[in-house]
Formats: sequence, structure tokens, C-alpha cells
Amino acid sequence: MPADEQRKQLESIAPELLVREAKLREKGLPDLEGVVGEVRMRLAPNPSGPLHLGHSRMAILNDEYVKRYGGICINRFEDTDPARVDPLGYKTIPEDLAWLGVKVGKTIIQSDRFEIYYDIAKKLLEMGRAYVCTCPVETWRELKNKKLACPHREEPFDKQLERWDGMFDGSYRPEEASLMVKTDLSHPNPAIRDFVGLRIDDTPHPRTGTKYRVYPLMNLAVAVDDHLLELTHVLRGKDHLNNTFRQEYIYNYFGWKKPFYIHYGRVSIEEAQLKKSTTAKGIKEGTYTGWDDPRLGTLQALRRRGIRPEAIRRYWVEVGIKEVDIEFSWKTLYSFNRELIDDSANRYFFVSDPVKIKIEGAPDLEAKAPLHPEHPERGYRELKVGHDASVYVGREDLESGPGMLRLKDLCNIELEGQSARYAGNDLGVLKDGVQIVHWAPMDAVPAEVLMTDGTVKKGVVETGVKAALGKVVQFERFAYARVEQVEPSVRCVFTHK
RNA sequence: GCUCCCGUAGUGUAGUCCGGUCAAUCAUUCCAGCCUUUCGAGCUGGAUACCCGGGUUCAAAUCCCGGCGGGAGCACCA
Repeated sequence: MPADEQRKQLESIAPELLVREAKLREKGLPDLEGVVGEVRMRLAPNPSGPLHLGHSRMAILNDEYVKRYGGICINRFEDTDPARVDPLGYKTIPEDLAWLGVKVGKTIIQSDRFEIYYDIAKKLLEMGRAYVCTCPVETWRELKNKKLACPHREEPFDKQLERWDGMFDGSYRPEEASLMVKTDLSHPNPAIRDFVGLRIDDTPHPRTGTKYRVYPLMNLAVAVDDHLLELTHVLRGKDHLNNTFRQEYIYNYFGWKKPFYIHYGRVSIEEAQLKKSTTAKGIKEGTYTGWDDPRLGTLQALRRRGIRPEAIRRYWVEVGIKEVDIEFSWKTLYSFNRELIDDSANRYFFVSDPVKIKIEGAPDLEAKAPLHPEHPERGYRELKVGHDASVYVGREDLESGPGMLRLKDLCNIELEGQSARYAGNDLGVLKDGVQIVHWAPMDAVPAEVLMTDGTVKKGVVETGVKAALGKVVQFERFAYARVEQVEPSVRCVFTHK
């Protein structure tokens, strides 16, 4: 029976079936599973430097959910690897989070909590859920790959305790003894079989110095802290999928209630330098001018360029939390940002690669151009050209060939070779397809725009731009830019088109 | 090699659990047109997608099977 006929018949028999339940269209992020009352979530940055665009996703998603359901977002510094801590992070990360508008309800630092992890580790030993292994690393790994136990795995508690104490008192050097958490040696996934819980490292820790030499690894520390912080939901990248499985063993051994885990996919961000180690090296070697170099994908760099945190937030909310890998789109982020800044960005003429031309036969000229076309109440830029009738025009526009050009808000000119002749002020010429170009008066000042590829565009800009220090402006027909210096010369940073 | 996850337009996303109103949503992008003054904004119109092949069914983006493709992990980093 064809579909039409079916419908007709159904209409007479049971019309209510034809009305589909109005499904709620999800706006923004999907709901979290298993929410009872308020949520408790966390950020877990490694304090090794400032946050970049990639980090902002995790922070914003957590913040969005905490704001939706109420509750708390805890910032937990994960600094259990003394060799990978850059103390700068303890300061810059909270600043970056504040700029993003992420509300941190509580901050804890794992390097304050070593005693807690030791305590748990000892309990695991007592329970027979962990062991101290003194096998060479390779031996242990080979056995594990063959689903075999190392000789230490099943030894009695007193022997384990002896070696455990030895880890602290210097009987062993790094890698000579480690605490292993038991899982299931026969697990089909080799990544899940027994994992290292704590190890020895004599590298001084930036915060605790040489007070401790036994450091927990993330799977132990994270499981313990997530539990003690009574988290309800944990958002993490899907690269942590196997870590979640490992941590679940610890939860099960103690009978702790597990949080809901949500894993999101990886993001590949084109054209931006994000890798922290490479960035740090580049800064040290002078390739980059600092953490806020506009070539970088750090939040500091984006802020410097005039990218608003709200645009970043909207972007990540639209992307959501699916487990698929995605490609980041600068164009979309810029579009969101443009929407945010356009209204407040006053207009100015910046002429890149300027050429001076004299307009022959011109009367006394003066332009009156709005600071913002949609906001005449903000006033006008009065650009005096005067008797001499000379202006700056971009080389590219000048070379667009002979013919008529409209100097925006000023007059029309007729180009012939290098000379220009006044051609009235009739806007009707636009109907004929005359190109409108921007220009600058002779009292324009030199200006530089720092581009995102590290190059600098040199030109001249109306002096009025000095009033916009610190703000994002729009250089007509060029781009949006943030004015970051006006004396002794004007310097701006490119925002986007 | 082993384990796990995932495939809707250029990009991201809705729909997939509970098959039908899905010739598939929204955003961004791109193209064209409009606009007496920007390559910005606005308005109008257009473009592009259910990975492939079987099966089940009256009906498949949705269920089943098999391919193919992508990703993650198998670290004394997080």
C-alpha cells in the first residue's frame, strides 16, 4: 500500500498516531546523564604554562554545565610530575579562566595532597590490590604483555610494606621500585592490565622541593581526588578512555560511587601553534615574542587580538561534546566574534602601502565620515584635505587601472596613470559600478598592524584612531584590529576580517 | 599486532536509543542579487550531506550483518 493511502486510512482509524510527539529541540549542549540536584565537576589542568584554545573547551563545557544545573566547578592543579611543572601555570591559568568567564568555586593542588595518596596506596597494599615491584621496567612490561604476573605481585603484605618503605627511605633509586595497582592480567586490552600507581622521582618539585620523592601517577591521584571531591560528572578527552577504565578498578576496590564520565573527541586546530613545549622553546629562542604572540593559539594571544571570550564560549557550545574528532574552524569563531565586536568597533581609514596622490582641480575638500555607520550619534571624523588636495591611497587600489574611483565620504576622482583629477561628488556614479576605496588625509600618522602570520603591515592611519587605544576598531576595507599602542607610534594587532 | 571508540554538506551540529510528517535541522562557509558611500552589518535567493554493500520491513540516516575509512590507547606524561 502506498504511503498516501496508508496515511488516509490511519487518519480515519487513529488520527492521534499521526501527531508526532513534539520532541524538544536541544539548544546548545545536551543534558547530562544522571543529574540529581546539583553537579560537582572539575577542571584538571597541568600547570605547565598558560591555557590555549584547546584547553578552553574543557573549561567552558564544565562551566556551562555547572551554570545549568547549579553546583560547583573545582580547579585541580595536576602537578604530580615534578619534571613537567612550570610554576608560571599556577598564576596564569586562573587568570585565563577568569578571562574566559569560567567560575571556579574551589582550587586544590595535588602537590599539597601527597600524604593522602600515600595513605590510599598503603590501603591498597593491605587489601592485596597493589604491589611494589622491583623488576626492571622492560621485564615488567613484557610479562604484562604476555598476561603474566611478576614475582612481586602475589607476595605477602609484610614484604610489600618493606619495599614500600624502601621507596621512601632511599633504598631504591628511581625506576628501581614502583607501586603497581592490580587490575586483571588476563584483560584482553593490554592497556588495562596492571598499571603504575606511584613511582620514585628525585627531580625537585617547584612547590615541595625535595620533601617528597614518591609521586603518584595520574590514574591513582585522579581516582582518589575525584572521589574525595565527590564529583558527579567528569568531562575529559577520549584519549583518557583507557584511563577511565583503569581508575574504575580503584573505585571498585573501595566501593566508591563512580561519577558519570563523558569523553569528547579530539580537536585539530589548523594554523595555530598550540603545543606547549614547542611554544616555550620558540619563545626562548626568540621565534615568538612571548606567550601572547598573535601567531599562537594561547588565550593571551587571542585576547590581545581582540577575540572575545564569549565568542570562544559560543563556539565550544555549538561544537558540543560528541566523541567524534573534529576540525576547528577559525572562520566560524571569527564570525561569532565579528558579531560581538562590530557594534562597538568604530571605523577608521588605515591605508596599507600608501601612495600620495594630488587631486587636480579639486575645491577645498573635507570629509565627514561617521565613526560607526549604524551609530551616527557617536559623531563623525572630520578629515581635512584642504587646498593642496593631496591624499594617501593604497597602492593596490591605485593600480586597479585607469578610470573613476570613489574616495569614501570625500569625492570621486578620475585616475590616469599616476595623476588624479577631481570628478565631482555625485554618489550616482556608484550605480555605474564605480569602486569605493578608503584613503587617508596628509596628517595621517604612521601605523603598523601586526598580522597573525607574524608579518607587519605598514601604512598610515587617521590620527583620530588614537582615541581608540585598547579597543577594537574596524579599518574600513581592511580588517578589524585592536589598537594596542598610540605613542610614540600607532601599533595594532590584526583581529580578523 | 591487540583493545576500544566513531563515520550526516567545506566545517560544526540536529535527527539515530523508540523506523514513517527527513526529497534531512540550524550555524558557519561559498556563490549571485539588493543596498547613495567599507571587502563590516543588513536583506533576498542559491549551492553542498545521511561512508559503501547486502539484509529485515509496506517503509531504513535510524534496526541487523559484512566491508571500508578515521581516531584513541597498549608509557614509571597528563
